[in-house]
Amino acid sequence: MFHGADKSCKATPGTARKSSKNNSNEEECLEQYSHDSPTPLLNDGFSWRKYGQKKIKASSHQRCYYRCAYAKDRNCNAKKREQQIQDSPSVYRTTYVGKHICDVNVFSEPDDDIANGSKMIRFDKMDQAMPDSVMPRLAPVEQQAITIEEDTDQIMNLEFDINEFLVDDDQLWEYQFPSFSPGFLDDLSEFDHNPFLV
DNA sequence: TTCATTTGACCCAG
DNA sequence: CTGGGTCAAATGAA
Repeated sequence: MFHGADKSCKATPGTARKSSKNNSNEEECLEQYSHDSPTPLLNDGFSWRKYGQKKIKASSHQRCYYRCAYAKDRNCNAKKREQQIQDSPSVYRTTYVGKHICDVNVFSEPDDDIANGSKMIRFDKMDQAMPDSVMPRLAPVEQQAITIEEDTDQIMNLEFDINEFLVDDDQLWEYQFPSFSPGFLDDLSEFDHNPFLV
């Protein structure tokens, strides 16, 4: 009830500061997923780059804004906000916004980094066209989907509600990048449904 | 040196 | 106007 994953579909606020006449609110649907943990998610399997830090009025703590480290190279729109929402038992809420499209490219086409002459592959449109086929799409060539299907099965059956933070705080994208995070397959807390559903 | 983080300014939506 | 999100120059670290 608290760390509920809420999806919001709104216009692209990314570089909308230049264009004030941006009315296309159906262009991009950015999903947000909040995840609380006793400690800030230092490394959730991705490389983040901090690009901002603001003090939220509603809270006494500051909110840090991260972006995918490869956002520039791979046009990855994945972002995450991190803010401490509680003090006594330190609770950090990490909100993920957008999806990672860079890591997939890294696996499938590592040489693309060299030939960065122009954008040859555009995954932007695939984002919204991928309602629930995110997982299978992560299998580039030799992906072993054994862990995936197993996790999916657990997600369907196990509907335990974990309200404690005593579990690993970085099991968010375990099914997204199984081979990327070896120690992630510990537990599924809240994503009983596909979070990438739009 | 390069690169990532810091920090205030800037911008936009409500 | 206020609050929240991003940019970008300055700073620090490797």
